[in-house]
Amino acid sequence: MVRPRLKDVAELAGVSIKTVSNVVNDYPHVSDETRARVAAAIAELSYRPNLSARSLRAGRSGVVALAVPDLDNPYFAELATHVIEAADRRGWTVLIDQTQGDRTKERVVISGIRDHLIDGLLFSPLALTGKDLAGRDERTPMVLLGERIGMGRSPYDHVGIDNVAAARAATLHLAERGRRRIAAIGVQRTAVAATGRLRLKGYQQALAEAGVPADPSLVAPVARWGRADGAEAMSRLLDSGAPDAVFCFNDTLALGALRTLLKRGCEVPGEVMVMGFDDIQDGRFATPTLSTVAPDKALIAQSAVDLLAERLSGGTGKAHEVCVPHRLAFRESTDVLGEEPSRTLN
Amino acid sequence: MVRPRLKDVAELAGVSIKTVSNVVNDYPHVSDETRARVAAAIAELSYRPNLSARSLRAGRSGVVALAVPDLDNPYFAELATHVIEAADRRGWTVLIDQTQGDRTKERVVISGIRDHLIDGLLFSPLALTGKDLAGRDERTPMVLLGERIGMGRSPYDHVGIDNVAAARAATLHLAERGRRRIAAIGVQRTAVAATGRLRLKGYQQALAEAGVPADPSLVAPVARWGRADGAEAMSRLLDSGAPDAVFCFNDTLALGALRTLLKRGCEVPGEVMVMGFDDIQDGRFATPTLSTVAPDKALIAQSAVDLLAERLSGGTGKAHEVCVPHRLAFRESTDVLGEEPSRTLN
DNA sequence: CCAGTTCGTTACATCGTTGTAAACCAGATA
DNA sequence: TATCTGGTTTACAACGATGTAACGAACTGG
Repeated sequence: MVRPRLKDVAELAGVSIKTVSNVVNDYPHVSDETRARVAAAIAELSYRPNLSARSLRAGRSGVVALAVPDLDNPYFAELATHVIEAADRRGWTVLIDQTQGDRTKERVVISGIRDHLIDGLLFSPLALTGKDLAGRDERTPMVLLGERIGMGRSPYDHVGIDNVAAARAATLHLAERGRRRIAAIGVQRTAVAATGRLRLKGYQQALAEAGVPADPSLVAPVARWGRADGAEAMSRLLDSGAPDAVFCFNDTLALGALRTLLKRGCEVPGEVMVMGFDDIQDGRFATPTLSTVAPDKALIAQSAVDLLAERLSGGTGKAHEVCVPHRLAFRESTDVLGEEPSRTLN
Repeated sequence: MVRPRLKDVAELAGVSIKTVSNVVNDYPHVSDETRARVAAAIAELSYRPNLSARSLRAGRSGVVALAVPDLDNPYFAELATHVIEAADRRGWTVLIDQTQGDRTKERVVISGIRDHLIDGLLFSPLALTGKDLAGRDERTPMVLLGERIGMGRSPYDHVGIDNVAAARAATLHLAERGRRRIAAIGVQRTAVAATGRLRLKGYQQALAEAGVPADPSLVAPVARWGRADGAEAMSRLLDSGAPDAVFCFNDTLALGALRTLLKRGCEVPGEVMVMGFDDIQDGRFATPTLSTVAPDKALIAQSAVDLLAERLSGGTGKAHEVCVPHRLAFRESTDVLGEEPSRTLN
C-alpha cells in the first residue's frame, strides 16, 4: 500500500488538493460539510502529511538537534530527557548527536552537517575553542549548554549555572565540617576544559576563605570524567595525599572515588567525606548516598529550548546569558551526624 | 546571509543546476575542469544540500527513530549510544522518542506520528499489546528490541536475548553458592510485562532445577523498574521474607535493593547476595560491585540496525528473530570468596 | 565525408505541500 | 435585475534537489 498524498485524499473526497490542505491545517473558512467529507477521506486512507515536503515548503523541519558528549553519562542522559520533554511541548522532535567530547566531531556538529534538516541546535561542548565557534556560519541558531566557550563575548545564547559559586559552596561545606585536607578530583590537562577550571576556581576560593592551606598534591587531574577516572584518581590521592575530604567535579567521578575508598576500607564520611556535582540518580542510591551540587536540569533544558524558540521566531537581539539556580544536596557522604537538610543556593 | 541553493552555485560557476547536482553527487561524467570550477563555487558559498528537498525527492530522509521508555534508565541510555553509533556507520541520523513505557505514547509512536520524516523505527516497547501492533499500517519498517510482543508470530523483525535462560543461569548461580531463600524483585502486576514474566520463569525454573522450594512470599512485585522501586521492594522482603539472596530483574532495581540492604546493615554478599540484569556501568562501581547478566548491547544495536537496513533496501522475507548472546558477570555482590571469573553463556 | 558513438551538459518534470490571488456562489442590497 | 458582500473553494506557482531524455560537440570508423 502506497502512502496516500493530498491528491489521493482530494480525489476521494471530491474536492481540490488545497481544500484538503486547509482541513489538515485547520484553516477557518471551510464549510462543516466539506470538512466532514474530507476528514472522512483522511481517516479512510489514514493520510499523514509528508514532513519532508512540508519542511521544504516552510523552510522549517520541526526538528532540533541536541549535541552532547555522551549519553552514557547519566548527567547528559537526564538532561536529554528534559530537553526532549521541553521540545515536545513545542511540538519539536529532538535528534541526538554524540560528540564523545571530541573536538573534531564537535566541529562537525557546529559546522552544520545536518543543516537544513534541523531548525536549531542545542549544544553542550567540551573541547571546542572560541576560534572554532568564530568560524561558524550562523545559519542555524544555536544555544550553548554548560560552559561558555572562549573568554570573550560569544554571539550565542548560553544556559549554565554559576560553577564557581557552586563549587565554592560545596567545598565550604566540607571545610565547615572541620575538614582541612580537602582534595579535588577533576582538573583536566587539556587546553580547553572550562568547566573544570571554573570548579577548581570555586574550590580554591573556598579554601582561601576558610583559611585552609591549599596543597597542590591534593588536586588530582583526570583524563575524562568517568567513574574509572574517579576511582583511579582517588587511588592516587590515598597513596600520596592523605585527604580527609574530596570534592569531585561531577558525580560519576565521585562514584568512582567512593568505590575506591570503600574498597580500600576507608570509612565514608567518617575518614573521608565525598562531595559530587550534578545530582544524578545514582548518587541518591549509592551507599553512602552522595552529597552533591544539584543544578536544576529541567530548568536548564527549558531555558535552552525557550531561547532557541525565540531565535527561531526571529529574535535577533544580543546573546542571552541565562544562569540557572542550583541547590546543594547534603546526603550521607558528608554527613557525620545526620544533621541539616538540603539548602538552596544561588 | 541566505542559504545558497544549487541555483546560486550554478550561477556563480556558470553552469546549469544539474551539473552542480552532478558534482555534489559524484556523478562520473563531469569534466575535471568543470568539476573544479563547481567545487570552488560550492566552497565559496559554503553550500550544503537541503535535506528536506532531497528526501522529498528521494522518498528517504536518512533519519531513523529510536523509541525507548526512558533515557534516564542507564540501560536504555547505553543502548541508545550503541544505536547511534551503528546508525552513524550507515550514515543515518537517530531521533529519539521517549514513551515512558506509557501505552498511549507507545501507540502514538508506532502509528507513525513522524511518518515521512523517518525511514524506519527501532522500538523497545514496554506496554504494547499484540493487538496494538496488529492495527499498525506497515508503511515504515520497524524492528522490535527487547521483548517480543504478543504470543503469536509477529510480522516484525525482533532482536532480543534469551531472557529465560539468562534469568535461570543467574538464579542458578545463587543456588550454587548455597543460597536457599532466593528472592526475586521485578514482577509487575500490569497486563503486559513480558520481560518480567520471562525472567520470572527463568528464576522459577532454576529454583526447581536446584531443588530449592519456591516461596511466593519471596517474589516482590514492583510498579516500575527504577532504583526507588528496588529499594522499596527490598525493604518489604527484609521485613517479611528473610531472604539470603535476591535476583533483581534489572540493575537499577538491584542498586536500589543494594542501597536498602546496606542501609539496614545487611552484609552483602555475606548475608544476602544480590544479582542484577543489564550490566549498566553503575553496577561496576557500586560497593560491592554488582553481579549481573550482561547482554551484548552493542550487538543488539548493531543487529537491529542491520535488520532495519535490510528492510529498507527492499527485503520482504518473513520476520527475522535474532537472539543476541549474553554473559554472566560475577562480581562482589555474589562472591564470598573471590573465586571464579566471568563466564560466557548462550 | 557522413553515420554512429561517446562524452559533457542542459531543460524539464517531478516529489508533496502551502501561500497567493483569483474565481465562485450564495444571499443581501440598491 | 444588477451590484455588492462575504464566505468558500480553486488553480497555480513556488520550496530545492534529482532522474530522464535530449542536446551539441567531439570523436570513431567505414
